[in-house]
Amino acid sequence: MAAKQKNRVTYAEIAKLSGVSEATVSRVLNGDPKVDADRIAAVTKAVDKLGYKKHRAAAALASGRTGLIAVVIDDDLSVFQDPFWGAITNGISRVLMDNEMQTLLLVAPLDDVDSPVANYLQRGEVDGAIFLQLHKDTLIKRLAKQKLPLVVNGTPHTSNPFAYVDSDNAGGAYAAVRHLVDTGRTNIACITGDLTNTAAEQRLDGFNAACKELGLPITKAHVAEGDWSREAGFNHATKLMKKHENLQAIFCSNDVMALGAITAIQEAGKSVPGDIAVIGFDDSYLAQNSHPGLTSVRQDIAGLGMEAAKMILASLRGEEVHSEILPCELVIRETA
Amino acid sequence: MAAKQKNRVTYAEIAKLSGVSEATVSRVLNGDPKVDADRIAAVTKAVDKLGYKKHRAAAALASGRTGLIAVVIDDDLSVFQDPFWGAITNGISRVLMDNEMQTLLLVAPLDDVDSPVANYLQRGEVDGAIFLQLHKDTLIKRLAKQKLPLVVNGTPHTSNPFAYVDSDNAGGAYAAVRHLVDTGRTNIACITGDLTNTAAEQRLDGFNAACKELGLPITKAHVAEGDWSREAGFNHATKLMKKHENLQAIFCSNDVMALGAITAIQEAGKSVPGDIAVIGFDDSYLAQNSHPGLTSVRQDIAGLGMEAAKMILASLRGEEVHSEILPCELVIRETA
DNA sequence: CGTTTTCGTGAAATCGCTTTCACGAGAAAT
DNA sequence: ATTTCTCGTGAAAGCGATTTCACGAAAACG
Repeated sequence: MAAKQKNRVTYAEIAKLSGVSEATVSRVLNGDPKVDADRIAAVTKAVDKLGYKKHRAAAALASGRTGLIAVVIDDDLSVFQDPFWGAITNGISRVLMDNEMQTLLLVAPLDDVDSPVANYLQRGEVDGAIFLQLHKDTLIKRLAKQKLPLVVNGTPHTSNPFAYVDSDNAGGAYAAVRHLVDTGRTNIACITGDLTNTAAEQRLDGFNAACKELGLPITKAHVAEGDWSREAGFNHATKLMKKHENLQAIFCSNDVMALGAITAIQEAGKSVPGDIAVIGFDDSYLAQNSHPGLTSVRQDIAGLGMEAAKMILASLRGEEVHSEILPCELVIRETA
Repeated sequence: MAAKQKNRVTYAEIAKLSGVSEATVSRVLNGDPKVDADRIAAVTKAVDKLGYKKHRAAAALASGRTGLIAVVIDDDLSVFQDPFWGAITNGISRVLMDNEMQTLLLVAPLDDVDSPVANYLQRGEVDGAIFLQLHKDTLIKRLAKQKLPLVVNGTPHTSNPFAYVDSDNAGGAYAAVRHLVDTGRTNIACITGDLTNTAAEQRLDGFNAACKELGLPITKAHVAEGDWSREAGFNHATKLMKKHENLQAIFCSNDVMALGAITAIQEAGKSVPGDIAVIGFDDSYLAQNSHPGLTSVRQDIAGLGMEAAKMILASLRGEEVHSEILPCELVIRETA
């Protein structure tokens, strides 16, 4: 038998106080439209008076809906240090709470389709799931087949019909290049992230599109594939400067590489932004606290989270959901 | 009636297959010690064979235990950008999952004792709670009174009997000073964080203790109270350099201020660490990616999370829990 | 004005697990 | 040998919601 909670208010009391049946109490509390207005009022009043709060476990057992949305983080690597996921989870949590739903955090390696997390998700212990940092599509394909509402953060590799949220990476890169051109530089290089990553790819696409559209004489020799690391930024910047005598700017796919590039430029005896301008991506802590202040493309990370949560909620309501692309904003500081 | 999950395995099936009662199945699955070994074996076998997984909502309803631990983040400020809480939550989640518990994330302003979060916690929807970034003790006092197992991250202001986890802030500061002395500097200044914060206070305590113990001629004029910001680091460093002609080092209570201080030093025409050494605290992304690389005191953030989770679990088992202080480690890079 | 629908409502049956309680068998005590 | 304790076990009563189902009244129909 249950460990009795100290005098918990139940439907029984509400029903008695408001003179209706428990069934009707349930209907009112779940917003069933076809209940007499008087009764709704009576129940609502009783609920207020008694300070009733629904017992989620009981509701979950009876209805099969847990009121929980899983936020799944594939913890195979850098999760520990990246402020990104904190911000996005925050956004998610906020929206869910406003809708009486809770955020269940699942941090674990997702490689195994039979991992505890995978099992958990498949067992209906949550009403939906939001995936951050997805590396493989296998698991979510399976979950989608089981009709678990899903939203993925970041553009998936495959063109599967997963709903996803993402920043307008291409647009952000475009804006960066446009700003460089606006401020008079035309000889611009690009250090990309790991190109197996869709975000890196999109940022490069944006860079290329801008170059083409703005008529810049940019060749493949202006693009170097990095791996998001400071060292990659440093090394590629060094090479690029050698390759292109009058290089005027470098657009980097993240802030860390941008800082590496800046160091390289300075060590080569040139100035930033005087000789070579640098723009990063993410507008991270790093960009905000570097010296000189790093011009960077900001993503609305919390916004991504909020959007993802809204999509899950819509999906729960049975609505068709569409992927969302959120705009990026160029934050101009000192390096460009 | 419940929305029937597709053929969910229940106790009834296990009981039938293993030839015992449902009550015994429950006992076995909950580790009741006084069940006959043969029966345990039979049940275990049946569970494996059927691939049974416990329905948490049902268990929660019957037992009053939800299997959920809340991680409460007082979201009144910088949570969005701080990588700290991601790391700590990660550590928590990891330990909880290993113990069949789940992490429920609650992000909301905690000022109001009647906020949704507060209500939620008081209603027994979770088995325990871990508080990150606590600003006021009011709420947790109340929760503690209700016997909700609690762990707080960071040393509480009041000397209330809350179990908490924290880094050895004083020890970290001490190690920083010791390193400075070991490398020949004796004229050392300190830029603290906001001193209403216990971590800032402890770091200052460590600094003072080290100075005293190592016999340094440090006065109050060597200490400046900052507010964790880059600007504070910059401004205080500037003033400190003016005040102390042959200042040899500055210990800052976080990395951001350290970076500000470095900028100030360089702009004053001095070199780091040649003229003045700088040490930060946190060993954040910033420290790792700055140029020159920032020497900083590292906290074991994930460790704090794991420790907090273990404490909650112990508390759930009815054990007496003791606060934990985790050691810090000085990470030596280029600035000191 | 009789008949068929529609519609709101309450009684009652779950949802799947936990826990109390009583019972019988063997151990221990007398 | 009889009585008292232990101890493991199963039957059954919940935990607190949701939802089906049937029923009576009102609305719509012919």
